[in-house]
Amino acid sequence: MSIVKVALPVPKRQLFDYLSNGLEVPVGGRVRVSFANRTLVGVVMAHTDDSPWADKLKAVSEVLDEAPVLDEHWLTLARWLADYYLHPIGDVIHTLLPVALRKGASALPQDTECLALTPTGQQHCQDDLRRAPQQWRLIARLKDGPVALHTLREDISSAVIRACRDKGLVETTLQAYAVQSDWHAALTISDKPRPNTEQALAISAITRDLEAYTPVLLEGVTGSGKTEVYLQSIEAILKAGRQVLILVPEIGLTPQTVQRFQRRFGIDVGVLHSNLNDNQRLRVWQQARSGELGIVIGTRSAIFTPLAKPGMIIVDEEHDGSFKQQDGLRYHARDFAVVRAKMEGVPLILGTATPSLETLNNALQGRYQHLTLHARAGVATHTVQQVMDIKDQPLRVGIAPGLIERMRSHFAAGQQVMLFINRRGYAPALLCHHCGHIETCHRCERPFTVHKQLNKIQCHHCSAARPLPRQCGACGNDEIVPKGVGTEQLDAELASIFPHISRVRIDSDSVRGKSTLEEVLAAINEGRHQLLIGTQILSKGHHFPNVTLVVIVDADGALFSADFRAAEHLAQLITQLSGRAGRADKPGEMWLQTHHPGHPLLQDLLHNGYGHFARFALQERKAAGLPPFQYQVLIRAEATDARSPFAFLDELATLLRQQTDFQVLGPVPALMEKRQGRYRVQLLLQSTRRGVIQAWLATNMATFERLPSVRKVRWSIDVDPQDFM
DNA sequence: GGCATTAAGACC
DNA sequence: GTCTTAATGCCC
Repeated sequence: MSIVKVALPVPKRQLFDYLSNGLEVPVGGRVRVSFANRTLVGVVMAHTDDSPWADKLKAVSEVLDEAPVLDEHWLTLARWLADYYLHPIGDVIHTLLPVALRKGASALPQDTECLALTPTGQQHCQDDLRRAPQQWRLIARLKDGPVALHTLREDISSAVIRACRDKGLVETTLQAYAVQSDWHAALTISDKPRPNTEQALAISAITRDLEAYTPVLLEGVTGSGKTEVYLQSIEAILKAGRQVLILVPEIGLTPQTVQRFQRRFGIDVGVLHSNLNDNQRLRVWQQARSGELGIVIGTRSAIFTPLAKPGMIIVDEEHDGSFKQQDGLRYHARDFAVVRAKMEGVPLILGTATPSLETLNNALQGRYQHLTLHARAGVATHTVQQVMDIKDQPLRVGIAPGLIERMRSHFAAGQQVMLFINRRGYAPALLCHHCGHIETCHRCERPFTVHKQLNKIQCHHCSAARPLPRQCGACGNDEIVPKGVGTEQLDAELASIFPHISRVRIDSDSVRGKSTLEEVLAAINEGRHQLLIGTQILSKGHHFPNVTLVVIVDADGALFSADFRAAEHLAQLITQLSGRAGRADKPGEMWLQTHHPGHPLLQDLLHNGYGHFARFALQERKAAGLPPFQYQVLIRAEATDARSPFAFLDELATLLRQQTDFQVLGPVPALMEKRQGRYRVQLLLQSTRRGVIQAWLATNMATFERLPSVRKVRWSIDVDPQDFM
């Protein structure tokens, strides 16, 4: 009997057998099968002759691929992901494929819709369209032949296209699939600066052997020329006819970043970001896989892009938290990049000014080569970091009087000031001055955030919102006051302190969509705003050369957090922010407001820099028995009632405590005990040997799934958890 | 995960 | 007794 074992997108840790009935079904190819009264798309993992289900086997209903969509290499990677992250194989396969392929779309290159000139259009010259320059721009673009509609859409509005079509100047045609397939021949290197000694050293270390796994931690502050090292290393790979995959944090994928690569090499760059549609993603996937793209750049999930001739992987801002997937297959794109580079035998660059302690430790242990770039002379000088003791100070919107004065003098000198506060909205709570009641979201048991402009209160953990109350919800008193400070309030209050200064607020409320952020950033660097007030967004990838004063309004929160990584993240934030400001002729200053000016962590960071701080923090982690010296696996469970998650995890803990190879801590409530109406509990497993935990869980998974208490909860396994929220 | 079957409330 | 909703079980 010819039977196929199929991975299906169901949360079951098994494959399902189907009869192939003589159909030609390659391993790694997709099939459509009927499963529990519906049709699903699955991937064939293996062929076999017999099955324990022999009597009730169904037949494959349709073969979707003649050739595999996942080759042996990718099936191996899929199995690695399933084993390492203890995640069902069917769901792993599902996440590896572009959405269009999950839905059953053809994996073969499709004809692309193009726009071509009609004979009338051919006749038209610039004079005929004197009054319609945009339409002329389109006609000019098409003079050399048809151009794909999706490419045109990037810089020509649909109204212009429609107008030309209505005039009979252009028409849509179907063109056979053909991209710049020979990018290797088109490769041209333009405006290459001469690398300094450190850069040259780094480039040669990275490209010493193009066919070997060469992992490198490239540690370089802003202005040290890290990107130039990327570019010249990429050059060597491209010249050898191999492809490069670049991962960047969610916020770092700007048109400027992409253009920089495009300009240097004169070839198309495949871009994968969050607002592409399914077909656009599929196209990049196909082009990368067939080798038609020399460079692919994208966010987290881009690490799953197959390459015909893999040449190098770069993870930029390696420390960034957005590389960790927080649901489903909880992979870390940086960690998977390491595994992939090793398996494909290619160089790997992990670049950052502030390495994560995990990566730094790997470098110190000699698992990665550690290359450091110092700031180039005359490019960027060190921002002076200082602590502002705010104990007993009369604060105005949380800012010390001394800093208000410093702001004034920077404004007077015609320079820009940046205020960083990690809270959006007007205030993080609404308090009744009469009875002390705080308006709280019942689904998350956390205070509502006040949004004054929008005239509402909103929960930042579940986005539930209500109109701004006029009276206390408990006692009815109308003296209710916002408590604490958020970006909106800072903005409003600073308007009265500095009425003649142009302010701009940068948080996810004020900058809707990507283009607005780009516009705001451009306006800032054109000097149209003097005061920048914002959240995390400010620390990610954007440089503000005219900002000479940076104030971190509240540095205390992270110093005493329950999350052991909070200090590391604060240090990264401080270092990143100070790298974003100032330039050679206008050095910047940074102030950290705190009630604990003598805190050893702050003192170490400020006096000795991130590198010293990180090594000290590593020692602390070692002493405390924390990652990266101990490996962790977190088992989470949640339910609408408070008891079920505990009941389940208690049973699990009892089972797990039968062994002595690793520690079992908990169960304890999550840092946010209730979220979106669900009670959340977790069980932490810890060991110096990660494999021991993974192996034990893998062999006992079936037992866990048979526990009666499992039925009442939603649960998941998080290998190498990044946060305990 | 999603659907169908079954058990259990709610109402007359 | 019926109609609706929540809990449970199973997919090759």
